[in-house]
Amino acid sequence: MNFSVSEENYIKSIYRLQQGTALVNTNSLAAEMQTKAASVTDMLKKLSAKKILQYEKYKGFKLTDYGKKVALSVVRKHRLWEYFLVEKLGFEWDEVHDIAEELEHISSNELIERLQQFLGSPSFDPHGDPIPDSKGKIPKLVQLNLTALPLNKTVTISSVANQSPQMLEMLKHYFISIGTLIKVLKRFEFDGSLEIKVLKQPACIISELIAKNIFVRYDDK
Amino acid sequence: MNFSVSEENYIKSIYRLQQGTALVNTNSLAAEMQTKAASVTDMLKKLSAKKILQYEKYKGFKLTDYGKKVALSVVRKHRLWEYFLVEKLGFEWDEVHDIAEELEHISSNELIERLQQFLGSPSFDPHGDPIPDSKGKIPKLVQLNLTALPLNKTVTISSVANQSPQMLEMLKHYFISIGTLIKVLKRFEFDGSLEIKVLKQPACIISELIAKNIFVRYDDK
DNA sequence: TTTTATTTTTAGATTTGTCTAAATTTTATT
DNA sequence: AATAAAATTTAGACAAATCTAAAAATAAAA
Repeated sequence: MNFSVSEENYIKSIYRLQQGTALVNTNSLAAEMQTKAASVTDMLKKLSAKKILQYEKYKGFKLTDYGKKVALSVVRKHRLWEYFLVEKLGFEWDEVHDIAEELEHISSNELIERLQQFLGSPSFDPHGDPIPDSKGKIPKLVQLNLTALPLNKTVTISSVANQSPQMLEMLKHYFISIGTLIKVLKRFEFDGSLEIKVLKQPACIISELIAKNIFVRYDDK
Repeated sequence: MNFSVSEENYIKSIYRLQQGTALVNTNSLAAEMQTKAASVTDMLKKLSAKKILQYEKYKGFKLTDYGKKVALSVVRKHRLWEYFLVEKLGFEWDEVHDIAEELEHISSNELIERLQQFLGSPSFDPHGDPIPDSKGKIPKLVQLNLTALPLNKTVTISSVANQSPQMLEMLKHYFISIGTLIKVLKRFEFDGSLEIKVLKQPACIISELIAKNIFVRYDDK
């Protein structure tokens, strides 16, 4: 089956929202899609008719297995293109989202298989998010929050939960990005802030709020 | 100004059709776009309002300078993506058109500038067609028809006029593609057919009709 | 130069995705 | 449990891009 750009965006957003909850509700999807609840309802009917959704009026909805498969294929395309943009075209990892948002809707499967080959079948995108394989299998990532990390253990930044421009600006200031080597030197009881050491940078202190948004992995890919 | 996928496709088709004639007419554009004359008229009004076209009812139309600029930017994107698909992803040159047809509508200028850099700023796409630069300048190609070529002079295939599947099938049979080195050994008076020699292949004979569709260049890029 | 044929445009309908405003259902509160 | 508040759906409208069928303009033929 073929899906419009709009349908694919809805499917992707529902996939994201249903991680954690059993059912997604109309308003939260409207907020995620930056649209109105009435528009969401219209689309829900359509996706439901196409067997993408299990949908009960007024109750909520979730993706069918088929819907999940479609969602994962869009996510896969998005992340492979992001990897391409950063690793091949030299974009910064915080510049690529909008472009990948367009590229993910290019329909050719042959294209995406060849792109994956060309990129060396990467497992994680430049934001540290896992790239599903062609069957929809997602590589497992053992992640730890920076606040839960033992002291003086050097690890790699694997992802950042809050990717707002404000957060990205702060991270740039601290020379922190995905793939950066980092260790925690000290944890301050007073406000939960951490003294950290980023490779090739002097030690510095970050707030607990920042730390809570940073995840790391032990085992490098 | 931003244009929809549909608008860009119309602009591109008009650009192609107006090579040769002073004015393009509604029916020929409808044929080119595989749509109905009424739909074309609707779009003409829109493009005219956007200063893309000089359009006189019932008379015909052509692109303004601005319209040409937009057309060339779409052509540029199409050909750079084709180059990418063949040279980087390993597609055959006759498989890439439809995919490039989608990719050409990705809007980011930054993307296309970086793609061009990444590809080494090629001047010709895998079909031998010139790639306009970022200012819309088209590299000149001195082409010669195979039927007009002096004997025993080795040259490079630069383009093929008729790119129908039937023609491409024949060319594959003769191991002829863009970039292939070739020379003409003999010209037969009887039916205008040519004995040719393709690099690493035994000599063979091609019909005049085929030869007329093959163009070559002396100077390699 | 009429008449006929062709081309082009207009008028009105359809589909997709969106919206506002009103109605309905569910949830929360008194 | 009755009422108020919140969430959700329906009804009806709109813009973009398309279509068919009919009308208008131009070109070709008698």
